[in-house]
Amino acid sequence: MSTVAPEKLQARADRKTRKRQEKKDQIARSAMQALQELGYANTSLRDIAAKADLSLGMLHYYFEDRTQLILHCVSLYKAAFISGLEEALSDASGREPVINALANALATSIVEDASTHRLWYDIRGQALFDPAFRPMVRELEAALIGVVESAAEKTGSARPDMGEFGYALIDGVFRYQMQNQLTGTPRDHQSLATEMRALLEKLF
Amino acid sequence: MSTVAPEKLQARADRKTRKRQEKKDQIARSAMQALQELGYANTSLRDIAAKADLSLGMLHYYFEDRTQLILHCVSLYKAAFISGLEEALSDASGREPVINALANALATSIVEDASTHRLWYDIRGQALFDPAFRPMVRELEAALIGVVESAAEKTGSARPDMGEFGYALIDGVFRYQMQNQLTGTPRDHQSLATEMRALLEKLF
DNA sequence: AGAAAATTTGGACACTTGTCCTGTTTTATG
DNA sequence: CATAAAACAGGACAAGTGTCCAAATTTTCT
Repeated sequence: MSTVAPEKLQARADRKTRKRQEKKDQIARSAMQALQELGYANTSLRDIAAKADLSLGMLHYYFEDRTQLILHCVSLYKAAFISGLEEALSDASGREPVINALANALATSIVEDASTHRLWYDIRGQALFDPAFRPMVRELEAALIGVVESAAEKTGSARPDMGEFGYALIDGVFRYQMQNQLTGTPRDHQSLATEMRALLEKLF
Repeated sequence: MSTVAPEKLQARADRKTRKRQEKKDQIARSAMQALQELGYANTSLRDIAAKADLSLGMLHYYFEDRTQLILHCVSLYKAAFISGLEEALSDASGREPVINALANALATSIVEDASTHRLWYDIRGQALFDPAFRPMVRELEAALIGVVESAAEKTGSARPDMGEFGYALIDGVFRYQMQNQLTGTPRDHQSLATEMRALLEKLF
């Protein structure tokens, strides 16, 4: 009688894989801490293992290689950033509220998560040389373009190519703000939001 | 009588240092080839030495370390890109001609030098983590902001903060075009220039 | 409790990296 | 031509890298 009902087996397998996923997420969150501080090029698996209070072998037990681990980090970053923006937009209706919501959400993210975005820009840059990162970068940018299009529709100013063009513009200002926040003169939330709003007013 | 006139000595020393500078430039140009292909993180001094048809020791004979060599590369990139833009603008006068000149110059650079700009964006990203690159990045961006301000004045639309804000916007579109050119669907000069012109018409 | 599976360890491994150093060759100079 | 300086080659070196693996430990299931 060593057999078990198939539903039980399935449930158990699911629990296992879910637990494994959560562990992977936990490792990735630790990895992001190291990557945010040191950057893609200067973060070794040993740095990550130390941050995660894990032995070196564990990283390869949960991730195929360094690239897969980092991709998992980007995946987490994407989920958090995109859902944050979508939530901010979902609460807003009408042109000015939508513009305000987006500008405020972006400014808040600059103030609170500048070094996380720094990592994103680092990896996006790596994707220009390493094709392994391109699909993930494409995914994330497609989602961001979607957010811009969604906002454009809500303000009643949806035009063809609005998504890509708008994303490029917003990203330009956002990245420059992030850079100044980290390596130049930090600004407060209001100042950042005002600048972003100036762009969005023109764009939408 | 082993003494020589001091002017002679000075002239000789100048010739030496000039020759040395030219050699450094030549090495840096070779280094840029390797860096453009492989990126900052994946280019070793051996890669550079191979591109330059030089032995490994030579690189340290001319440059203090890897960082100084790469900084010299950026310095060359800056000189070439900035002077190209300034020249394009110097020939133009009046609002539409200035906008056209800038849009065309940028589009040309995307088509011809996309992988050079890729390197620039890579190093600008590194500067977010490595302070050694920040002064050079600041220099270059200050020069680019100057170009934008100069163009704004020529179109009669100079406003405070126009330089930085305009730079961030133009850079956003320029970078996105570069990325698509290298990792997505390449576009022709006209299409790129039209898109950039659309931005400049709004900006100025 | 005992067997099986999953987890974790710690280190070995081969390889690459930047830097440095000792000669050797070439070039310029008196 | 002789001599000193500049230019160069090639390898040694220590430190760091990602990957992999055999053994030990813990957890899970019967």
